[in-house]
Amino acid sequence: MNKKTTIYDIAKKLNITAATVSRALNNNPKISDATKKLVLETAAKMNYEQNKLAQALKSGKSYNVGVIVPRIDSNFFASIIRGIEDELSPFGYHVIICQTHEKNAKEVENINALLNAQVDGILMSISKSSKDSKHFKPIIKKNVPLIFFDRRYIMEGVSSVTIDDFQGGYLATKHLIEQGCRRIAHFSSNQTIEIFKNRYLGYRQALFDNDIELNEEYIIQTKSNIDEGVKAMKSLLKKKTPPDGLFSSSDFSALGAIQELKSQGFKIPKDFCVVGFSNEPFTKFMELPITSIDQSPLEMGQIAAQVFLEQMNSKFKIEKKIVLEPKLIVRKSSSKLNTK
Amino acid sequence: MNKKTTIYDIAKKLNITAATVSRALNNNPKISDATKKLVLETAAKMNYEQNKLAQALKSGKSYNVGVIVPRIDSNFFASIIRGIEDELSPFGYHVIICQTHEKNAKEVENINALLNAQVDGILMSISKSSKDSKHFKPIIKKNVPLIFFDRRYIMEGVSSVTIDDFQGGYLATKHLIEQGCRRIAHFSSNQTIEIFKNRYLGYRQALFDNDIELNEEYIIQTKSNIDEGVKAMKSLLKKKTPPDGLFSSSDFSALGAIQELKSQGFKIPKDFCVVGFSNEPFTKFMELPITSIDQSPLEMGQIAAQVFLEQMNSKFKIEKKIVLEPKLIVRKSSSKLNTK
DNA sequence: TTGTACGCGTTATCAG
DNA sequence: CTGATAACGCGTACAA
Repeated sequence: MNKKTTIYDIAKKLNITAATVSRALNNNPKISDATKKLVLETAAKMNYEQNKLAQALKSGKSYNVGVIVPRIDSNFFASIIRGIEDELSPFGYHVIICQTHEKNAKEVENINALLNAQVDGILMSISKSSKDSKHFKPIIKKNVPLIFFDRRYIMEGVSSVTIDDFQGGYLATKHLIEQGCRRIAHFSSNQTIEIFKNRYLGYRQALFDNDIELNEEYIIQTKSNIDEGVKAMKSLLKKKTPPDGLFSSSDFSALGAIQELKSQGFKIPKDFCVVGFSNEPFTKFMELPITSIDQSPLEMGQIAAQVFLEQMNSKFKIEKKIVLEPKLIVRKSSSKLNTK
Repeated sequence: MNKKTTIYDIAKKLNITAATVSRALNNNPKISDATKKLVLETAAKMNYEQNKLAQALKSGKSYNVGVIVPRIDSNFFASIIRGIEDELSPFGYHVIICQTHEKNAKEVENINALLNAQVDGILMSISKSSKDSKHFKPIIKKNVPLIFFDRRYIMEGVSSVTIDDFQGGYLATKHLIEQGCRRIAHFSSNQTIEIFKNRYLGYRQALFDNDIELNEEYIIQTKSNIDEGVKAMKSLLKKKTPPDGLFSSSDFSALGAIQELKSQGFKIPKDFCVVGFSNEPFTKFMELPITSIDQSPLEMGQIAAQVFLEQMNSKFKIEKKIVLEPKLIVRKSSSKLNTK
């Protein structure tokens, strides 16, 4: 019913060409101020709105960027997306969300769909089951800017924004040692993912630097949820020499561990100290707030977006590897000394 | 460098027309199986990929839907978005995310931007500062399906998916009464927003049905955060006859209230019962888990998406007002009777 | 300063 | 069953 008004309609009304209208609307310097004004006014009067699709087709720019995350209903990724959206929307970009649910197949699918939809860039965090990097090749081939955040693949010519997970693991473990812990356990996850590997390596290095022997028995692979944390802690407490501290790569499994410790009568932090990772909101809400490592997801998203914008404004290929500093947030679950 | 192959390229190669190629690719019944096969094969060989933008320009369908929420980094909205994305992506739709940060101006801006980007539909929850409905008119005028979820505007011809907030307020309050509470306070929010109004009305009705007099002093307007909850509870406890129960429209202010109660030495649920709203993840993680009303956000998103799909497949305008049942999740913060 | 003419990639209409 | 041609709405060399 309501045919959208095009530049042709307004051209006809003014007895000029669509080309002139187009130029006037785009503020082309070669157009007289008089006609410019005239065009703008009648455009407004006729409720003209630029057809972005036509423009996109013509220019090749869609002003859409794709964001791929394992899932959106996690505070960490949601905050990153918020950061990206806040940073990009003032420049007219829209954010298209895709979830992988940690499945490699979904990841491939999403990438194809986004490329197909002609996005101007892809910002993503790889899924846990992502094994090789060949599905990223088409992105590179098409010269679509690709920026990894948090979980990345190390690739030439590709930018990334991560935190120093090694440092995160190191800080967490060193803190536990300073609290007097000597038998420190570690909940890890899929070691093929760089971030979990690095947290583990940081943990290891901190032990080494403080002359504490690594005990392989204390290292457990868990998924990031409460039940797995409970299970893992159960098995730890059955050892003949149970640990007296835990650095968990996940806040959720840290919480599970705490629940199990409490139910077995341990006093935290007196008998046992716990440090998580990610600084999920709930860690600070607990009656026993949990020490954790903050990854500044909001900032991470903002920076990833900035790198994208920089790439868009540059004729050259940019490769930035930005590493943010993790922050240790000390809370009651680990502060033996100043129990505040 | 890598010119994308178009249907012309493959037409040239086969000495046929682009039209034929297009038809073959779209599985048009009037094309011989022979050429169909031929086209598909060479298309694959030449790495042909349909240009969605051109198709969108031609057809007017972008296969993008816009989702507008106050903010994405809240479990409630993130879960809804997840539901929408899960439901829509199998049908080839992409989800574009916009945030209003509860600002009316941003809401107007987002709507315009989405319409401009030619989205096939808009699914949204209005911001708290959204005062009138005139910025929705352009959506209707352009015949773009509009579907509200949770926070809606009551408009003719517009579908919505909400929960029965009256019932939610009623259930929460009735539960408190059953636990023996007789002086029940209520934290509310902006009464111009339907959902908060209805929760209040449900609260009121439950009191009435149980012959408990409404005490205006017990009703406080708070924002949805911990500090405001602390503040509000402080003021309540200063009254000459303080309440013995609280139904809060927000889990966050409920948590603040609990913190204040504890710090003043109250035993929960013995001395005071608390019920929140939204079933935020943290409510279940606490050592003192908080009773709350679940709004099934995932389901809400899925249903909103289904209504959208239904609308897309229908020639007629559909108007569905779907109301989901809230679920009372009883936890320790209010279960005096069976303290489990 | 403005008009002419064409291309972006696809699909629909009308012939044949 | 297939070809020729126009159209979607916009931007831009080239010409005037």
